[in-house]
Amino acid sequence: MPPRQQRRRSYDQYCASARALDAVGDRWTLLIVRELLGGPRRYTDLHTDLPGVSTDVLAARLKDMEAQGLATRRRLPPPGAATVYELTPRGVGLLPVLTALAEWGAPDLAERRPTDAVRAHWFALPLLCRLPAPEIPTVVEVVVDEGVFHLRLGGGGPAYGDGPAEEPDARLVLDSYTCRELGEGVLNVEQGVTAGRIKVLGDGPFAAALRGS
Amino acid sequence: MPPRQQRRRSYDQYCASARALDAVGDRWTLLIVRELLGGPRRYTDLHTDLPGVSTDVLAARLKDMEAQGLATRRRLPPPGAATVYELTPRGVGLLPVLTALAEWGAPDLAERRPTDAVRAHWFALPLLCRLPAPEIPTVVEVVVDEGVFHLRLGGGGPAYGDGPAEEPDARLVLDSYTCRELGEGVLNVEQGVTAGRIKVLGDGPFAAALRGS
DNA sequence: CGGCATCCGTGACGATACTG
DNA sequence: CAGTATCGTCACGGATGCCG
Repeated sequence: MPPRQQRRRSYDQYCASARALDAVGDRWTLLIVRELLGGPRRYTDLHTDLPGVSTDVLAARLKDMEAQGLATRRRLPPPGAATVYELTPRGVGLLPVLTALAEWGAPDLAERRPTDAVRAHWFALPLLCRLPAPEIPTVVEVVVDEGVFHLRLGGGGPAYGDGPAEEPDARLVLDSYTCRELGEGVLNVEQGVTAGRIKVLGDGPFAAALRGS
Repeated sequence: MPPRQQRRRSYDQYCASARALDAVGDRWTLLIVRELLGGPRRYTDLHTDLPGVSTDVLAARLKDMEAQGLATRRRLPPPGAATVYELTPRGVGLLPVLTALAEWGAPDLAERRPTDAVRAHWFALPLLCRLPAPEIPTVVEVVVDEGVFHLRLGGGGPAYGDGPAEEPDARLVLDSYTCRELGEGVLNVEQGVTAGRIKVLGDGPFAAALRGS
């Protein structure tokens, strides 16, 4: 048997960016991080939300990420016993990398190819750097055609989550086209509200701040 | 003959980060961007400052980047006629991605392997997000053991450059160990100056601001 | 000599099948 | 559900050759 699956060759450069790419530059790794930024996930969930990744590559990446301290595997207690993968603080620290990538790549969403897969929570990252920063931890639920997700602004831990939130401070209802323009920065929430393309629900101060600044 | 070198398979996801990784997720691409962020470079310079990249991969990446509008090739007028590669504004827009990667990867520089290549301007990216933002375009020259580079803060165009600056507003002299700690954020300029590990030269307002805030 | 193109060996990747 | 096993293909790294 081969002693150990040889990791991809390092760049061998004394450079912070090159070191980062040594760790997360492999294909699929940053997209796995994107999924786990939404909270703990099971292997099968990761596999269904990352269409195109093969099972062995997903397993290898998760093993690498565990060995590098980016993620941990944890076995949930019964009932519903399952093993879930979760980001460590070091893994959560990749959030700025993914938001920077999302901000740069947002214009490319203008072209929507028929082969593209879509998940609602994929819209979360571009939004994270566009919404105003609250003074206290705030949860915003976002409802688009493709589904529901929620953003956790101004707090630690996971930055967003799939599905509805328990007690959101505000709720945004919009279509995915508007959501994309929001993430691209060509539209802000206030403009979308006055144009009738965004509904802001909720009566807290953050909802009011979103409606009109 | 094959009609065209098949690009790496797209992730085919309607997600801004995935789109970005479709464009710059290939091996070496972001490191080529890192080099070009320092200004126009010739093919041979890129090849020597990216040890390990093979000639054909470098040529293919540059062609891809040109096709995607990230870089352009330009022929310098004689004398010294040479073709140089230069980032487009879209390519320069990747600076936040690289600074985020550098910030995340900076702790990994604690281990300095004997196989690591070093270039002075590789220290520029971690520094860019740590130095105080000036109110007007400012050039800071940095002198470390391995060489000299300069940072262009608060302006457009390339973010840094290899070699000395023409008329720097301030000049930092330090060793690479201190430079790393500066980029990692465990040390700021003022602390380094009082500890005698950083010399700040220059008499402009920004040099004064660096010495003590 | 700079700027690639070609060839080749290795290994990473993608798809499918299969197992505890 | 959570992977492992197998296999074909292609991308990558290294060396060399070509051509202005």
